[in-house]
Amino acid sequence: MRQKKKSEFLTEVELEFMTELWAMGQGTVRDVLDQLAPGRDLAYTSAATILRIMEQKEFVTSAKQGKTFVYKPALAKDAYQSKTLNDLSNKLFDGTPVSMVARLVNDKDMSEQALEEIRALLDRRLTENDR
Amino acid sequence: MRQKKKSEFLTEVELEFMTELWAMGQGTVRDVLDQLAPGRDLAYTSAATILRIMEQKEFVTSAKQGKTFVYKPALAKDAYQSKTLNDLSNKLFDGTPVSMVARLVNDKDMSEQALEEIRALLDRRLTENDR
DNA sequence: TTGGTCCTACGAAGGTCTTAGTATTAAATG
DNA sequence: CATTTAATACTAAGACCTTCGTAGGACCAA
Repeated sequence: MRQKKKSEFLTEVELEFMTELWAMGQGTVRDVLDQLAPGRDLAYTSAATILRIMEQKEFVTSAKQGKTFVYKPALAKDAYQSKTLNDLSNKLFDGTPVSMVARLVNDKDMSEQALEEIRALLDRRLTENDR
Repeated sequence: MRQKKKSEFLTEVELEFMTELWAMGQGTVRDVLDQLAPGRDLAYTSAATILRIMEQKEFVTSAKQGKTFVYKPALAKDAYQSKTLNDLSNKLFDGTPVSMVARLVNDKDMSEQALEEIRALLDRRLTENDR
């Protein structure tokens, strides 16, 4: 087993890049670079390196178009969100999602409207199950 | 401004240690080391180093008892949970807690009972506000 | 063909994180 | 008092992360 232990999670910069790819669907080094936050000043070669590494880690796939690589997410944002929440639940909460939601819901600066939205979400989900 | 930018979040190992301190309320190097997961094999000096660094970063405070330091969390688990969720919401979701809860709630392996618990939580919270 | 432009590949510097060994000091034991 | 034990402080190795410079190749314009 010579396999370099695959790291499951994106690093800070990788997440930054992946977020753009998720939004665009796919993109070249140039595309991603152009979409980064205004203040963000990153050399072209840095961006290229980051995407190359992300491909090594199998977070993205690439296809050559002319002389240029077009990168595409290898995993959906939804799936990554779930994976991340699950990990957080295990590491910082008690492993059940309930306590995580409780923490969210009990936060002072959570608007009443947001709470209602969440309840609506739940109601929908629960009646679905009844069917 | 020579201030070394304070890192807001615990690293992997720091979280591991902090979790024990949160559970125990406080503890020495030896205490924490003894509480770590069974398979976890860490040198005493490693644990001591980690706690010393955590104190530098102001995640814990210490008080000398005899010749030994007793470490105590400098921030509550609740507060850290909130901070972490907020950060995650901004980085991986759309910045509102609603979408995060939605992702949780829509996960297939969320039991009906858990859903009911969450709804109960919400109901309690919403009627509280009405008072 | 020669020079500029744009791409990829690679290497390296500087930072942080994790781990543990060594040195030193203080307490306990006989 | 000498020796063993247990704690802290420091240093350093190795890994990974972030960033960028340099080199090399392809393409295009004059």
